[in-house]
Parts: sequence; structure tokens; C-alpha cells
Amino acid sequence: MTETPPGVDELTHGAEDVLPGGMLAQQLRRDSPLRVKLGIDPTAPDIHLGHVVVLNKLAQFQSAGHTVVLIIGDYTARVGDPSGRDSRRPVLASEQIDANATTFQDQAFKVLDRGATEVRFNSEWLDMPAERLFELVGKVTVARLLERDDFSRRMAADEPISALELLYPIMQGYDSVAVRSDVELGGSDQKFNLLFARDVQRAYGVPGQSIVTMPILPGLDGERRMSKSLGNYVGVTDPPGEMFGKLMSVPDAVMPLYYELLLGDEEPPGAAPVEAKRRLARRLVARFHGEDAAEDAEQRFDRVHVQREAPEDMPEVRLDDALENGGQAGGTVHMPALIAGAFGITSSEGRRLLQQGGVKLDGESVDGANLDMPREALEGRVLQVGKRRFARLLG
RNA sequence: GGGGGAGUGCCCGAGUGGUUAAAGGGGCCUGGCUGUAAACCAGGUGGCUCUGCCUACAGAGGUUCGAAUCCUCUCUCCCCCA
Repeated sequence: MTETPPGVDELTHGAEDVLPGGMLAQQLRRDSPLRVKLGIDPTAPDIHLGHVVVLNKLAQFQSAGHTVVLIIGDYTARVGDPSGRDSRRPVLASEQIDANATTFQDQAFKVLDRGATEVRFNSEWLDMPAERLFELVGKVTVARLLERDDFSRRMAADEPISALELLYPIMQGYDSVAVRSDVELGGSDQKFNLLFARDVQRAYGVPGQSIVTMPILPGLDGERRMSKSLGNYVGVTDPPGEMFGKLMSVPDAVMPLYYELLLGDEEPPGAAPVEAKRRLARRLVARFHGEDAAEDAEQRFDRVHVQREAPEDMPEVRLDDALENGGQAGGTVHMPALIAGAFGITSSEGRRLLQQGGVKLDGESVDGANLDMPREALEGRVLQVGKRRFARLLG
């Protein structure tokens, strides 16, 4: 019985799957650092906490001395991966993809060590002549591709599968060939793709990688996976206050997962749920914005939500700017238009909020019948919509 | 190549000539309760200079006093057969 090499337990801690069994441990016994791959398609411009789960794990490998290879899927983003989705993903415009690729890197390096990371764009090798593409595609069978869960399910349900989608796992697999990856990380929804890459690697006569998948982080709704398009995400570049607030709205039920996957820690035992959540929010904000910002964010939160006061800092809105057509003659301000201008909503929406009693001035509800108010009654006061939107009105 | 089916508001999904800005559900928003949790209750959810006006049921035409609903063409998607 060989000793388990140091590191393997930690490196697989929290993982959902580590396959094939025992392989990673074996790889770790080698003297040379492993090449650990992560592919990200820049389909949305922000990295959120869901990505962080995997990035954390990657950072762990990195600090253990392994080489992280971050692949920006600028080419595959044009293909569209349907994993975990019911419908096909729209193909993005290239300019959009390129722009996303840039912000993606910056954000990924909030978790990873930039100096120790090899960044590659997969257009580098995937943008190949048709002849070579045929060679690649010729190495795999449709049957093998159709083993994937959602493909077979969609086949069975008579739902469409575009040929392009079939290409996706093949290309992702070729990434592994191109960068000679020893290990690939990903979310558990990527399991098939990561395993499939092994086939592609072997078809090219190189050793197959081992794979480590991480559990999927639920979003702020506590139900569905965290994703930008579902709007249930916390971006790593969200401002401290927003990040704190969003985290405080996480359902209790998924809090243990947040602790586990994002902090690699247990929820503090015996703490009241609010307290536990507060610490979670505090720690995560500190991680991305620093300790000071986290403290400010918490104080601001208390002020607004515990003491129910207006925050100290809030956007300032000039009455004239908010009212494109200016106030009415006679110094009256049309409230729906003001609300719309101040908070970037439509005036119809502003009107509804007003009529439903959701609008306050200096903390006092505005009578919904007051569609027009004298300008003097507004200048210098704090306009509030709902619980958390504030603006200071300036003449 | 042939045949069949479908395109409705953020999403799903009713509606098949007249109180239809369009049932119902989901989501979301506001209010209540509260811990910006869950659950629950109430209201809202196209736009606007709002007791009214404008724009909307894939797109363009047409029939009609009147169309999301009927007709024509176009576009898109799905299925089956080959």
C-alpha cells in the first residue's frame, strides 16, 4: 500500500467527482507539476460566485505548485454549449466575445495568481482548416456523443439538437490535446465534456487527463444554478454594498453550500442564521474588495435595513437632469417622470410605485395622489423607492 | 423532395371576428409580516404629458363597421416520410 501523496485529499476536498478513480493520486506522485486546465467561454461579461467555486479549486492547485492553464473559449463561445440548458445558446457577435474575454481575465485574476497562470485562447488552435477539422471530427462517433445525458434526453423527447452542439464537446476535448492537460476542472455539469476530452486525447495519442468536477452553486433564488442570464448571481465586481446585500438575501437553506463551496468552511455552529449569513457576506466582500470595504458595506447595511435610515452615500440627482423636458411651468414637478429619471425605470412604472405607496421622501410615504409636487418640496430631500433605492434630489 | 404542425406580453400558456392591453401560472416589483431567509397575505406587472391617448398577439398586405382571431404572401422553427 503506497502512502497517499500529500495534497490529494485537500485537492479533492469538496469535489463532486474525481475521475478516473485513483488517477489523480497517481499523477500527483510524479515530480513534475501538473498542467491543470480550466476552460471558460466568455459568453457573458462577468464572472460570478458560481465560477469562483471552480476558480478556488484551481487556485488551490496553483498554490500547490501546479501549472494552471486558463483557456478563454473565444472560439467555442461561437459554437454554444447546451450543457444544463434546455435550449440552444445564441451565438454571440465576435466583438462581444472579445470584449468579454478581456474582462473575464481581469476578473479571474481576482482569484488566480496572474503570474503563475498560462492563459490561452482556443481560437489559437481551433481556427483550423476544414481539412484538419474533418480529421478531428473523424475521430469520434455520434453514438459516443449521444451518450451525453441531455443529448439522449432531447433525442428521446424529439427536441432539436443542432449539429453545432455536437461539435462542442469535440472542440473542448481538442483544447485538452492542444494544451497537453493532465487534469481538467469544471462544474459538475461539465462532467461529460471533461470525460469526453479523454477520448479525444487518446485519439491523438496523448495520455488522457483526469477530471475534477465541483458542485454547482445555487443562485440567489436558492433554486437554480447561479447564472448571469437567470439574474440570480453575485458578480465578483459587484460593488461592496451590493454584494453584501445580495448575499444577505440568500435563502437559509443554501447557506451551508455557500460556506462550503466559496469559503471551504463550515457554517459557524450555533450561530443564528442571520448572524451566519452576515459573516458569510462579510468574508466574501472582504475577499473581493478588502476588509475596509466589507466593514463599510456592513455598516451601510445596518443603517438602511436595521435602523431603517437612509444611507450616507447615495446617488445625487439634479431635478433638471431627471426631468428631460424640465419641470412643469410654475415650479411643479411631475413625480412619475422624476422617479423614472432618478432610477432608470419607465414613468409608468414610477407612477405605479407611487400609487402603491412605494415612494418616500425623507422617509415619509408620499401620497399616491400627488402626481405633481412643488419643486421646493423636493429640493435637497431624499427620494426613496422601495426598500433599497435612494437618491438625493438637488436643485 | 413530399406531408404535417407551430409562431401570443419577461417565460410558459389560454384565447379562434366585438367590454381583449389580451384568462391562468411562473418570474419580477410594491405593500404587510420578517432576519433584504423561508412560508404566507394584498396589490401591481406595454408605453405616455393618464378619468384619456398610443403601440401590441412573427412580418407585410387584404376582407370587415370591427381581427390576435378570416384570406394572401413572406420569414422562422419543429416533426414525420424520402
